[in-house]
Amino acid sequence: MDFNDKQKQIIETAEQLFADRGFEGTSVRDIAEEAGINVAMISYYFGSKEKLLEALFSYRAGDTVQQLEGMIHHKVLAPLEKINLMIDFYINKFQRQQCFFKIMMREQVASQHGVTSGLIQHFKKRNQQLVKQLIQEGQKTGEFSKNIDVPVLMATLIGTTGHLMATQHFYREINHLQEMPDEQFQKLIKKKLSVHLKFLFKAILTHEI
Amino acid sequence: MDFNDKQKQIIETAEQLFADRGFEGTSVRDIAEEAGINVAMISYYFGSKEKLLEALFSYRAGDTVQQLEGMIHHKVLAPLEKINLMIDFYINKFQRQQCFFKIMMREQVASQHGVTSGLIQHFKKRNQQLVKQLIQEGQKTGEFSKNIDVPVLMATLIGTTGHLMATQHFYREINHLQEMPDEQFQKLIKKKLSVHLKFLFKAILTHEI
DNA sequence: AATTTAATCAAACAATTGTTTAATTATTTT
DNA sequence: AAAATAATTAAACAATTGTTTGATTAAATT
Repeated sequence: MDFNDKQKQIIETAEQLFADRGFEGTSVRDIAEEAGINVAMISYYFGSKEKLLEALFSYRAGDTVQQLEGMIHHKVLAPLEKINLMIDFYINKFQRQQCFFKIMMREQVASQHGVTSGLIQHFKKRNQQLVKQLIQEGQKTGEFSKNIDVPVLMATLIGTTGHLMATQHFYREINHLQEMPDEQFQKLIKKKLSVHLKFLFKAILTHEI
Repeated sequence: MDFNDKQKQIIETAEQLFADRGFEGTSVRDIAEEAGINVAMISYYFGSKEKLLEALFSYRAGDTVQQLEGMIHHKVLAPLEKINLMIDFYINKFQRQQCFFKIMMREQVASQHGVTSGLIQHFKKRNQQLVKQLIQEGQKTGEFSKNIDVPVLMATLIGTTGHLMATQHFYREINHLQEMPDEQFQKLIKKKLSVHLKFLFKAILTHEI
């Protein structure tokens, strides 16, 4: 999907508010006011509030899997190095699109009747298949252990990253980092997560440390 | 807080609906209808919808930390065994109170202005202090490594558990377990998480496998 | 048995919700 | 320059929101 500037402006405003207050907690008038446009423009451009959420998803979730595929397949690396690449890719994606992932987290918690659950399901499936392939590569060469539960492993990657990102205010407070500029703090948390998750994945995948 | 039977009935109905549709996505009339009571009873007993959410939190979050403290301090165990106890305690708690934890997950994602964020913050702080103590015990005896980042470690426990629980329908589908009775499936997922997380914690804490 | 307190209810309340309308202004195309 | 399309607007729409009211019934207390 391609959106014009005004549409992007609405989508991005909605994204921020949805992340902060939830989909149901945000009114179309909130969005319109924050974006500096008339309420009717939302229906005019997207049809409805629900379809605006769908538009947001196709705007963001777009070709994430393809990016990941491209990045990994076009490099000649050891299986574990590819896994590490994937870990950093995920952390970066999460960090650059924090608002969107907050919305995704919420939608995943909800019952599976919403307009987004199908999109998320599809996205997750393709992604897990890719990771499964990566792991099978490593198992063929004998570098990786057998009996790896991919969904559980991915739950660790996504769950840990998502939780720490969502509760970063708490992480700041407990470590007395309230005064640190956000840019610096994001770098810190990214590095922390990267080292931590790579360590965990190596332990699980190779049974070595 | 102690609630009478009718109050509990309302709280537990609200809990299910909040978990499924979110706080904003659930109307007081939904709750009243589902609980088989009059709408006015909610204001009558709790004052407001927001205060009903607060009541739910004090109803559930109650003495979780004390339970955990009691369970751990009153046993003579090696540090790692205490950690394992804590892991299983968390998984069990999460599994027995899935609706409540879904609500907590959502509330944590939201901006920090809600009525619950203070309660969650306080609960998390006390809990992390307890875990910190546990880890320091192990560090004194030399069983645990130095430089353990407790919040990151707890993000792995809570994040992984929460994510897998929230997306269990997906886990069922990808493993072709749609037909498995829920009781059996819950046991399976509990065991999976328990083994997985204990392995990860041991790797991080002892640098051994 | 009389009185007080608690519980329950349908109805009304004002505010807010997402969406549509019909008119007006900008922009593009002919 | 005229015509046609797109963008924008304030106002209205009906539906739903959380909450309150005032009356009625049930339970507890005296």
